[in-house]
Amino acid sequence: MRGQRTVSSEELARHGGTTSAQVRKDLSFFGSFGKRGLGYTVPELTTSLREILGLERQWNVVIIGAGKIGTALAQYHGFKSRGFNVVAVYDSDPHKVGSRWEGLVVRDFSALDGDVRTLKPEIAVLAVPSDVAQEAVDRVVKVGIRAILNFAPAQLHVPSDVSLRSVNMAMELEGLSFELSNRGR
Amino acid sequence: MRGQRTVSSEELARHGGTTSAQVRKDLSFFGSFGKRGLGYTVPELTTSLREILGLERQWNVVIIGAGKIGTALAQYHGFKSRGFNVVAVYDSDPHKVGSRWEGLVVRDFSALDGDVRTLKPEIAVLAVPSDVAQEAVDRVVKVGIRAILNFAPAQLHVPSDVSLRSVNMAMELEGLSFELSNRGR
DNA sequence: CCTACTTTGTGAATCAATTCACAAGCCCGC
DNA sequence: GCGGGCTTGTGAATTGATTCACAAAGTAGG
Repeated sequence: MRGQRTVSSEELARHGGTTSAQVRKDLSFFGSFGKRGLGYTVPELTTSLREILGLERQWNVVIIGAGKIGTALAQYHGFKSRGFNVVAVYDSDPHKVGSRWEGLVVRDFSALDGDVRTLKPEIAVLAVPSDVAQEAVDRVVKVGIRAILNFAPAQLHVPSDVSLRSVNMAMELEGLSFELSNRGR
Repeated sequence: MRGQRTVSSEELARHGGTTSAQVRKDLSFFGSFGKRGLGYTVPELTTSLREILGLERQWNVVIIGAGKIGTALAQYHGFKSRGFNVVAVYDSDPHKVGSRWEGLVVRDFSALDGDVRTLKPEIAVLAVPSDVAQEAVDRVVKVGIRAILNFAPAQLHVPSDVSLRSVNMAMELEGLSFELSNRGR
């Protein structure tokens, strides 16, 4: 795979912890860009996948909530390098508004409304306390953002034309806790 | 549900964004603690679930990696309140070792080996750069920890008797990116 | 160009999850 | 203590995902 020009579904499967049949089914869903007897040519595959995943273009991301997690995310370099530009961080706590990190100033949440025209954010990352999460998500939806990544441990409701994904750390831990308690049953 | 003593599968479903049949199937998997014609009595249900999920007891958690995410997690209050005690934070960067947060001192990763006897950690949270993640996970497994929550964007391999869950923020964003690109198809 | 060897792409088969649908059980008012 | 109205628990049906398995297509080496 490294230095090779071609990769088989078998190799991809081993790497990704899945099966070769799974890899082939998944890829064939988007088209058939492998060569029989040879495998998939790496550069072709990566560009095709980048196109499919929408990673060819840049996305503007706003982070809502300048607490621990919000600021960690704002500084997370993995985003920038993958085409996700954090264009603003918001908080409604006046103590936090105005502070700076790496070129970003924390803005008052109420400014989002007006900022949308200039910043054109496509994705919002929600890192607010769970008791205000629904309120925040409603605001974000109202200004026209159609994709939300939520870190609050809350069940949020959005219109069907909005994509919502939730990362719930406490729930992941509870899943582990369940597995530890019920090992071998 | 609030103030009520009883709750129906229908209500639970609406809250959790699922269906009543789903709720009943899930719950009945663990036993039958609902009453027909009435629903589930709330205190009974919560204690039963807490038992099943292993939340009756406390779990000791170690955090590996004192970077942005690691420190955010170490200070995250949602853990303590749900029975997950962060008992130590480790890093292998000598500059970080020794610094303090809220009663926790960052310890050298190599100390984990000896600490296990006294701290008895059951769960490890991995917040290290992805290029050292497999190495770190191997160490954690070797000292006898059997449950790992991974935040590194890497495909990790563990023995089958170890529970591993991964939270991959970049991948969540890529999922959103895919949905935005392929809206309405 | 022909034979031996790979590896894809994909129907068919299998396995798993979700939904349907309804008998059985329980509450409540009369 | 009986009838009407709910709601659970669970087989059966359906829908969805994964795996199997193999023809088709390509490579490689003479």
